[in-house]
Amino acid sequence: MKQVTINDVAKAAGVSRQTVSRAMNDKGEISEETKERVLTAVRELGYRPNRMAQSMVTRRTGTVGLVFSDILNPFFPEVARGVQDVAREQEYNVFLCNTDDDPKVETQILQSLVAQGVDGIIILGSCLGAKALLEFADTYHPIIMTNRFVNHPNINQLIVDNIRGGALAAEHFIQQGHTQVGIITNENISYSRVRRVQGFFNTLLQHNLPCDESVIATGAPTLAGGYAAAKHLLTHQPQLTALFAYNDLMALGAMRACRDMGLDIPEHVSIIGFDDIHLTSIVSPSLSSVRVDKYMIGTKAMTRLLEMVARPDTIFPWQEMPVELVLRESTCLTFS
Amino acid sequence: MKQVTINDVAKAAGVSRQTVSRAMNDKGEISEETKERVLTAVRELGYRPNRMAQSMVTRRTGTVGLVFSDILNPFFPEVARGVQDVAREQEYNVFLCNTDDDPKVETQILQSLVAQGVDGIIILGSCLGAKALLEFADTYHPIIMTNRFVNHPNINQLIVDNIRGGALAAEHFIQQGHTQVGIITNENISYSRVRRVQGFFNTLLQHNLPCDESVIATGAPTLAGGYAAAKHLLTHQPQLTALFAYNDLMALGAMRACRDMGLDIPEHVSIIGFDDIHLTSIVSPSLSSVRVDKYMIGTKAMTRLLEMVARPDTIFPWQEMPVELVLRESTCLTFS
DNA sequence: AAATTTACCGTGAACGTTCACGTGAATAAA
DNA sequence: TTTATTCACGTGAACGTTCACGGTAAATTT
Repeated sequence: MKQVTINDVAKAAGVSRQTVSRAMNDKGEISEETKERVLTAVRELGYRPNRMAQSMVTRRTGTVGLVFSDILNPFFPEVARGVQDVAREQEYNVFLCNTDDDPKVETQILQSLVAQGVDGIIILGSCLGAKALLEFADTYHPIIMTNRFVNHPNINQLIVDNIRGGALAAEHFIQQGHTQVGIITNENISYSRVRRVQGFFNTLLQHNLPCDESVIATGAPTLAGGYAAAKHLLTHQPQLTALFAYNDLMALGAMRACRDMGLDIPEHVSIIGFDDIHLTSIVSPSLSSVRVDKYMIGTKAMTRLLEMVARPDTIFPWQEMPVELVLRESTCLTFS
Repeated sequence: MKQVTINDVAKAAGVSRQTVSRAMNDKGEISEETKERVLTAVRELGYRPNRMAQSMVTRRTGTVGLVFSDILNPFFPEVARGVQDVAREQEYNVFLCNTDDDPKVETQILQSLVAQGVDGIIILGSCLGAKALLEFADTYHPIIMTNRFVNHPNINQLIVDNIRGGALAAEHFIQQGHTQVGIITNENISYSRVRRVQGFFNTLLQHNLPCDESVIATGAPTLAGGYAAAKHLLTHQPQLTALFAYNDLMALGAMRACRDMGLDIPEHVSIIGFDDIHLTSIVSPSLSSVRVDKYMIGTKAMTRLLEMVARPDTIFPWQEMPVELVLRESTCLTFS
């Protein structure tokens, strides 16, 4: 049960601590012969360097924090998987933390991660204000943020092309002949919410279609939120024949609402979601959605974060994630 | 950017390191007056104790590892959420790790977590052999394992009542008049797989219903695996009118297979899954499933783990998680 | 008044590693 | 031969905490 330390190995191999350290991290300045001797001693004793002790002096812990609203939203596990896979390759470990979209919780979590000594933090869609984020960035480096544009040298952004996503949805509705379209969206006025609605509305305007606040309904970005918002919207605006949802969960909630209201999909109402989580192709009717490569968000974020750790003084450009519209049964009668 | 250390606080408050430490961890031996003085200094300087340094001497990192096959299986996020919520309450942080059911990966991950210095490890359904697990437990403490019975003082078990789960499914099929029932299950012969099948078969036998290897089809515990297994099974055993699946993902895959084969659910084939993930009530037809409280698995596991951390020499009894059958459209015509 | 206790607070050591040096021997250059 | 240079390795310090002591003054007891 007693830990094997570097001194035990040194004694066993008949060398000094430093030589053992050299053998392990092969930084040179050591002969092949003694290196072999040390490494066999390492193997025999089952020595593994103590990370806390290493961290103490190197100021690196080999850990990062991944912060998001709720792991139960299938969007996040997909991103997390990307982060984790890159992390494991580089012998990094990652803390996952839920904020429940509560600013108080998020700040507490960030503090906790900093105290923990993580080498960097990835925040997927922060719910903090710009001021709080800038303040935090002043004291901590490096940070990756998605769907949030906070201009600070310690923060690197990964932005989904939300505007184009909204535009793609609108274009498809228009092309299908819809003229009365509505939006179901997050009540939190986030960066991505604004852009998605903006892209959608702009495209409608370009085609001289009516759109104003009255066709927007809001709710929590969840199944229940989407259900309630859709029910409310379709009750008060029964002329609508197409809905664009902030994310897939809300879209699925909307689908359920339609079913409960006796509205067929897509015969009476067409629906397009956002994110294209795995669920979209499982439900029936399957859900059209604006796809974004979630796994790649994860890998890109983590890769970039590690670059920032390795080169602390470099300022990296922000990156954009493309989107694409995936059509399924919820928008198209002739779809299999 | 420079870290505020305990010495800075000590200097600012005009006391020694130790007194600052006493003020923070209020262990007594300090007057209210100086405590106040120290704490205001702490606040003014924004001091937060460095966890690595603390860990160095206390041998506690305030971190635990949560290991499972794949975060993309919705079962695990639900459990993880329970673990994380308890963790946050106790100011713990948790590493999430995917093994992809690969023993090599799992051992590597466990090693990495130990080196990281986690205070404990929760393994949800290990894919390692008993020998490897015992060996690992010999060198590490404490460990929580679900659905795996490895008898070792360092390991505490949390076991789902798999046998009863299988029995409940069988009972319901029998009650509905089915006489030709099949099983779709994991190809890995895990603890839970054996028990679920066992509970199911035993109940069939008690009612003198036919059951043998020929009505078992295996595949990966995923959508695709369930799809393939169901297609194979229903092709070769077309008399089957009911399927019991190892987990919900396989069940959903089976539903899709039925649809592709022109079989209606539940008119031609009834299906029961396992786990009762959130998805079951979203799909259409909704899926009957053996429910287990996943969130509670997480909270129980983490709570127990912390108990083990606090009282290293105590041996705790294993715990059982009850199951219940939730009926939905996939097994019942008259269900709304 | 002397002795003992109590309440606070400070000091050196330790945790296990790496970094910046220092050292001595062998080799190469003068 | 003498002086540099290189190579291989060792030594003290440092990272920021907490632990086990030790010490001093005031309060209490004898």
